[in-house]
Amino acid sequence: MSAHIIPLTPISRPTLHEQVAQQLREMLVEGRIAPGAKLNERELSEVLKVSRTPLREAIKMLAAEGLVELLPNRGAIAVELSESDVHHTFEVMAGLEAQSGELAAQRITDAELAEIKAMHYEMLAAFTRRDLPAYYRLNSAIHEAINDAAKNPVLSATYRQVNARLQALRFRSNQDGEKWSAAVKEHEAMVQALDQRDPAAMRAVLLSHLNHKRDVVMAQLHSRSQAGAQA
Amino acid sequence: MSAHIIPLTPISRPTLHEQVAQQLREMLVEGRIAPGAKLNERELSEVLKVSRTPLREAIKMLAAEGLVELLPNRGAIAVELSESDVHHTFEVMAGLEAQSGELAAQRITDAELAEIKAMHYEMLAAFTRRDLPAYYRLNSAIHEAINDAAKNPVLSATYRQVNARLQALRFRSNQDGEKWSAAVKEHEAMVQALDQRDPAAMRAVLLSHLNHKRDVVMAQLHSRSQAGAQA
DNA sequence: AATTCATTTTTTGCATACAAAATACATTGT
DNA sequence: ACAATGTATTTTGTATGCAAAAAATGAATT
Repeated sequence: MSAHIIPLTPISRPTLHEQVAQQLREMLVEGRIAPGAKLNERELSEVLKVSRTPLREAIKMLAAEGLVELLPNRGAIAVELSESDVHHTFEVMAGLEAQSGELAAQRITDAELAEIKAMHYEMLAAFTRRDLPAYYRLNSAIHEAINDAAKNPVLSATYRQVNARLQALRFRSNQDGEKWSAAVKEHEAMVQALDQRDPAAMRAVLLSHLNHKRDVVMAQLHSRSQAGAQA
Repeated sequence: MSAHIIPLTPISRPTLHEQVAQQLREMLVEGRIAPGAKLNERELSEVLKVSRTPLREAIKMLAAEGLVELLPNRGAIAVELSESDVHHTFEVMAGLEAQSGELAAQRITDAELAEIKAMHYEMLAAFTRRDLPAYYRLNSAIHEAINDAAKNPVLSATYRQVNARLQALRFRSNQDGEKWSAAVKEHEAMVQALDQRDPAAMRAVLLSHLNHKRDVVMAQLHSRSQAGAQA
């Protein structure tokens, strides 16, 4: 008499290369490995306490994800986005976010909407306190939630992958006050469009939101490169 | 006296894992490795005449591209898209194509437009002869050309990556005559929208084009699974 | 001093070797 | 015959070793 065994989720025992990939991803996205920096295999294998084999496998994955660039016989470097790259990437992100929003407006549940509203209010609190890290975290969480509400895993994965490349240059620091309150206003409009289940409005507001975000980042890139040129 | 050396494109000497990845990509996309099939490392390394190390690196890249799925301690299998996966993938492809078309309508050059028109006429010829392989090839080429005309490498790369997953299930065979001529009509509308540099029209026609394409593929998937269930 | 070239050192790329997990197989008992 | 368990085989995962390419170093020359 054998009890019926439920083949539940096979307990994930991540392999080494998976873990290494995840660690490297974090290091790249958080800028602990600077854009343009070389990934020395021996060095990294010592830091991460693994041999070069799984490390190299992880690096190949990151290359396919677009987080590092492979230079034949010369190893890998963390991607460094040119101004043009950033522009093009934002263009794609705008399209993906717009579609996410459009679908979310059609498919979001009341519970999901309530959660987004709650996070929105938290974000307003962070904005009022000028708590930029908290603001940034909530902002990301809201966009992720919208993305989830679109109920399309392929879209989510694509979104995340393209977005990861931009994370490395997220200038959390001081966006100017006027632009910031404009962004908050756009978030207000997003919540309203979601509440009214208005896909077209959602698409429109997300497109303009991303365009503004792009402008902010491009402007900061510019001022940085200016500062760099003078130093 | 040293002449100024121009650091032109470093002659690419593709590494082994790159070549292996390319070969596997072809095998997967062309269905020579069937969806769901296991990728036996020993077997493949013998066929491709390489050791397991570069082979495994290639497989990791393909996993990041979404062409294979990694099962921890159990190797890799060619992705097998569920009905829902196909639906979601087409949804994303529709968004990417729509954006490509929108941007192409804004950025296409006269020369690019002329070439697309030429290919369009060739495609009409293939349609008239009911030469499906030629039709399919030209169809792909036209969509690629539109994509190029959008002048956004990030979008192109994303497009190609998502599209690759669908290639494996391209049923070149018999799409029904009515659907086929409808597709041709949509291509007519595309060329016209491009000629008039009308982004909104381009977006609209590509969205409906992809939706129809999705319906055709889903219908074939269904009829196949039906046939499979009876056999 | 700067440049060129030879030499050493480092680093990457690939193959092989070994360990661990999964699968296939056979044996045993009911 | 069938299920269960233990054993052998295969397959994946990781580490190590070796060869080739690139970078670094340094001497010789202008």
